[in-house]
Amino acid sequence: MTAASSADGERRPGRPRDARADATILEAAVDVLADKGPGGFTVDEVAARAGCGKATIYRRWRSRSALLLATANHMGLEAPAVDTGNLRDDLVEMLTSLGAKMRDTASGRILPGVIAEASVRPEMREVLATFVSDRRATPLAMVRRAIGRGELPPDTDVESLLDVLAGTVIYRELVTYAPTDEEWVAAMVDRVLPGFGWSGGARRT
Amino acid sequence: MTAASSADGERRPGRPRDARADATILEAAVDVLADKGPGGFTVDEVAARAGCGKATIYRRWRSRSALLLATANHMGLEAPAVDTGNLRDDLVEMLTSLGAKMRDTASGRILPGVIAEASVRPEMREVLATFVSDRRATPLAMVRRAIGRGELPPDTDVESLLDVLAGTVIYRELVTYAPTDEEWVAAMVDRVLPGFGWSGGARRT
Amino acid sequence: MTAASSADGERRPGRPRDARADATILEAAVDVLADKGPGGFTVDEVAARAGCGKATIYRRWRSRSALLLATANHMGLEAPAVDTGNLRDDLVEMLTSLGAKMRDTASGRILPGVIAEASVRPEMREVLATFVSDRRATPLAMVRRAIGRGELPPDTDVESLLDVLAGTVIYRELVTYAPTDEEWVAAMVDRVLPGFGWSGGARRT
Amino acid sequence: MTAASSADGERRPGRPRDARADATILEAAVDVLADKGPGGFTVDEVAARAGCGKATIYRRWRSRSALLLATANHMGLEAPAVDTGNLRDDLVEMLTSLGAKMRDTASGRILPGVIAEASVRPEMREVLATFVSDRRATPLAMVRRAIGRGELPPDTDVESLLDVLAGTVIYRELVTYAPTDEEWVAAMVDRVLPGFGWSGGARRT
DNA sequence: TATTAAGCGAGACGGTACGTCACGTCTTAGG
DNA sequence: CCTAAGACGTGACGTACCGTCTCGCTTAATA
Repeated sequence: MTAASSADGERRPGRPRDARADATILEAAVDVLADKGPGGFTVDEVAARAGCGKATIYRRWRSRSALLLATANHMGLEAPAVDTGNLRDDLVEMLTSLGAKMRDTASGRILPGVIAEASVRPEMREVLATFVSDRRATPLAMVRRAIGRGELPPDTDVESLLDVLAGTVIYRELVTYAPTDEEWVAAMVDRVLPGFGWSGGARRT
Repeated sequence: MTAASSADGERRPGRPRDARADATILEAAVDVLADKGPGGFTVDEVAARAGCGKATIYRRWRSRSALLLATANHMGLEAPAVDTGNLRDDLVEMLTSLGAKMRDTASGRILPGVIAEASVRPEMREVLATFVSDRRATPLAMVRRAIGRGELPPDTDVESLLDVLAGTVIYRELVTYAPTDEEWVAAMVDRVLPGFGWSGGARRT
Repeated sequence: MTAASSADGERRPGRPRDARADATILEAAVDVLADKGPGGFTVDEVAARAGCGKATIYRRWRSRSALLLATANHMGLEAPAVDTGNLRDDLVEMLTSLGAKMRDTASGRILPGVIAEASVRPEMREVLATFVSDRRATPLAMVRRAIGRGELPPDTDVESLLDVLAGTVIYRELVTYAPTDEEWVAAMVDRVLPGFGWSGGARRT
Repeated sequence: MTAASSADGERRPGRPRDARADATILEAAVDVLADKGPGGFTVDEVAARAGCGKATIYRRWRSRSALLLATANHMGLEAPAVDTGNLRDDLVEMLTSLGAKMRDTASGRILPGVIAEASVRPEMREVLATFVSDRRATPLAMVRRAIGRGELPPDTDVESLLDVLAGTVIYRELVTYAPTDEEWVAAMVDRVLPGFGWSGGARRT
């Protein structure tokens, strides 16, 4: 997650990086982000709040944006572990919550900036990928459970299914600013799921 | 298109705006954008290349980002007027082309930056909306033609349909960097269309 | 005096430099220098105290050091207009005062730093020359009066005489930190003057 | 020479200082100074070139400036052991050489920086004093020989004499950038010596 | 021989200032 | 009132050094 984290046990010479600094900095960064928003997220401010020098930050992350993304990762925007026993209802709840989080949480509000950075700095894409795949772990499990229950065919293209559902919600949040309330989400899910071979149980709504 | 263009014919006193300046500036802006990318898109640089003062720019657009978006508009990212006579094929072609444009054209590469701006500056959303609705005009007509042909029910939620299709493609381009080639697009369209009540003609693929 | 002052009356296009800013900045710089000494003389601090941006300073002076020297010039370290009617006594008083000023005034304490800068940046030498020649105007007049009174031959090498006297005092202040009190100065002057053909009046001491 | 060298034979426990490091560091320092000039003389750079850690340097010298001065000392700027048998000629040669060295040798070019440091850091004055008194040893002997030969009175204030002569030359080199060629030096010496009671032999020029 | 205290290269640490850059506004003279 | 030019205040950027601290290791003299 941290840009410079080295997995190999080989000790380099010299004083090792202070492991606590990573955490301290990220926590300070989270604070700043929550307080000031992405626009007010400055390296100077983070350094001041973390009580460390700027060099200590730049030694770990190449740029303001890299730190910003790491911060987003650290904040977590985990999808809640919804499990109603029915895929359609799981998805409606999860996607409604996703839309709300993008609007209301600091972590969600970062995303546009991070996407913009990634589009310009290729080295950020990998980190963005990590961020996204972390967030997709829960939904992925959700869909796999449904496959296990026989709601979806075993050979379902899970990635594409999630792309369609999440992509649509995110598109509305980022681009059209159209609502993603439960009613709309439910209608959308009901349109999309059958195409993927869904043979669901009783609908709640 | 121009943020401050006044539609009313009322002549105000004083020297009128130089109408050619609008075009000169936008062309310079396109140049800058193509040369330097969104990151190097500075108002100073545009002014220098247009041979005009910065004030002349700020009189027409409220901010760097507004100019950036106007530039994108000016570059054109129009969906091609595809008309194969079959909605499914129209959509596949249009969406494949959309993905390619987002990657390969300067205009497409702006979008992330503009989205980020809009997320921070509410006044940009309106302009982003114009941009998007311009781009959606062609696909909208495409879908309406299909309704006319009876491929889709008359009460189809056209907006949601386009959100799902375009949103998914854009999500993959902006966030996951997964491919949006014709094969994948076709599969996706084939999953989604039936949910919207599509009863299309013979499939090409 | 100001690095960028243009003597020619030709108006360049664009907004002209704010003439008051020059003065405001220099006065702020003098303040900072007096308060913090040469070591604490930072551009940031000067900008803050002048209520202007750093760019406004860097537009006028190439570097911290250039501003430092301009500040020294602006502070003035004028030799007092001593005139006892007797060269030897004039010189003793002037040189004693010079030594004291180098130790006790902010302007005097700058000199070492400025000399060091000039030794490294040739473009600073010219400015240092101006500074020095300003300071030498009064002593020069003093010696010329003595020539007029016949205390020194008309063809006296005035520059060398001042170099010997001032140089010696400054050397002791900067390098050896030996005293330059009136007693020592008087003895030194009495040694040096005769070599320059001085036939002075009655000695005071 | 080394600031922290302990003259007492008492051995402290632990690993003793590596004596070779002193030399290695100083030689690296001389290199850096010659290459980059006083402005580019950084402790990091010296450490890198000496292949040692910074702590090893700071263990021997208190600060960058102390090392700088030690480096100057190590480079040598010794007055040549001139002995023409005549004080006046000795001095002219010695002072001319002094001027040339201040301009042309790396060691000479350091002096301004060191003087500036000493003016700000009192602890550096002592080191500067050592530097200077080392350089004055040869001239001092020169003058003492002249006293022995009867060219100067036995009670000559030797220090002041050297202050006047060296101070004047150094002043011209550091401040006015006026020439200190042999002709000017000779004239100056001829003005100054008589005041100190010199009754010299035949003049060479 | 084992212990111990200090030295060693390497480089991370908290600070602080640097000089640059872009933003969006303001001030000139002139059209 | 517009124009081109460019200075203005603001504020963040990323870099460079300072002098200190912390690693694991090495080197002697002491116990």
